[in-house]
Amino acid sequence: MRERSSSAPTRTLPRRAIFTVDLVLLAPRGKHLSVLLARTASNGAKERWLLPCDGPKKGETVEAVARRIMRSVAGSDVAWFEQAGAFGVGKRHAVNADVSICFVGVVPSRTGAATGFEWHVISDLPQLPARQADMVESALASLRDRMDYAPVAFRLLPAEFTLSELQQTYEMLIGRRLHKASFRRALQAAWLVEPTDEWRSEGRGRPAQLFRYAPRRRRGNRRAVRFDLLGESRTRA
Amino acid sequence: MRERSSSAPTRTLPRRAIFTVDLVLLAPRGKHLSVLLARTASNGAKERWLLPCDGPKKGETVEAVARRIMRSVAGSDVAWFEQAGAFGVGKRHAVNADVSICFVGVVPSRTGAATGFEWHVISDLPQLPARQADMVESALASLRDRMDYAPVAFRLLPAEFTLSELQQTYEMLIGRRLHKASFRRALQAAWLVEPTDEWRSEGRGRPAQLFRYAPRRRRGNRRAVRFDLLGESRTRA
DNA sequence: TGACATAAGTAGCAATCAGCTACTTATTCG
DNA sequence: CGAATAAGTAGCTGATTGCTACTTATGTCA
Repeated sequence: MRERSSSAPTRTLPRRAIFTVDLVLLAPRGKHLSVLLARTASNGAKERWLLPCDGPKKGETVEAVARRIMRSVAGSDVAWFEQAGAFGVGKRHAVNADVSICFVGVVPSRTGAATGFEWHVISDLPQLPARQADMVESALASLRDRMDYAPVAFRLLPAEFTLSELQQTYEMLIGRRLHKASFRRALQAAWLVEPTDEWRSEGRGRPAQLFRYAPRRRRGNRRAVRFDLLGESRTRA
Repeated sequence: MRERSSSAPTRTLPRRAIFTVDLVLLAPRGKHLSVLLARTASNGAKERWLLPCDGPKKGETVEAVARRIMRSVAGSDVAWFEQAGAFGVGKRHAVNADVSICFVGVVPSRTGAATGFEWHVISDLPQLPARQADMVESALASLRDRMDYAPVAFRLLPAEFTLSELQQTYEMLIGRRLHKASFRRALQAAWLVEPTDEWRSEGRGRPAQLFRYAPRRRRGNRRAVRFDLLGESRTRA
């Protein structure tokens, strides 16, 4: 076994290093998700894009930093956000922080972007610094991990919505197609929505009933809806 | 909507702040988990305990810091480790870092501790600084989230083990009792273990067959064992 | 007006899976 | 030998999932 006690970390003041908070802010864009990127000043040179980031003001929690960045770049309509890990040295970071703490957030599609920022569809991103590219991937994984429990989809929709709209929102967030009948059955079982008396006709086809988000306290020990287990649809185009 | 573009974070060099890496290192202790804590120099005053922590050396990734701390305090037998989030200001930290990046790790029970460090059973910890107490809780949650996918339990056991030993290990890591028949059925379905020809007699009772870890590539799209869904046992004392 | 296209919503089967009870088997102890 | 103990198994019940195929309600276009 190695020598161990000579440098027991907490006996002396530990080394310390510098970090920033980086943000992967997502929004629906048609049928896909898009990410908010910052354009760096391009003096005739090729454009470069970065994730929004900043460090804490004095006494600010990392959550507060993330929230502040989100407000400053996209207004205050954050449907959900969460920490998605810290990304260390080894891959170069945009502003040479030793470590970046990554947050994922989701905002409704109508949300605009501050000047200097633009939405990019996730399947077609410009090249990012290596560490930030990792962060985007990890942020998506975090989002999809939480879909079963966090009511993100409902906050991206108006108060009343059709089940098809809800399903499409889930499909976009999860990144997979879902099977119509199973999706509806799972929602019913979890008592997540309640029907209203209204129906909406969307052009051709049968009108859809409107629902609202109404998470009733579950009877017994009903478990969360496991959307990740719901099968893909092969019947929908 | 708020004023937004005047302080777009990435246009100027962002603020930066200081962090450390803190470690929640777990080990089996009888039927419970224990955490490794560092004793601070107590000059006659009351003893205080802290999580092991340190900052990065130049160019070191956060994972490397975590690994280095683990080696220095408990040798090199780490069964599994993973990042468990960054914890910000607002609650005081041991060494006044702005942020602590938390790692969870698990080591086998035989692992000793470096001088100045001691194992404490998780249900009976001494008081820790508020932020570190949060970290312990969060670290446990991270561990239990990953149990379905990471083969932690197998690395805490010798190469050959009985299914009862395996079940006890899972119960300790998950923090819940499991039902014997369901546990075995789930393992079989997932092809995680294979039987050997050996049996071991453990005193009274029928001898147990020995198994080894042998995760065969799954046929079709078999999903991970969802240990979190397996029921509690009421028949075992 | 009526046939067709389109989309919403439903019924229900077959397969799988979890929770549980109750068993059989193999060993030690007295 | 019988009681105690622990390993391992059988199999029922009810819930959940994946899926196909339906019914219902509307718009469109001849």
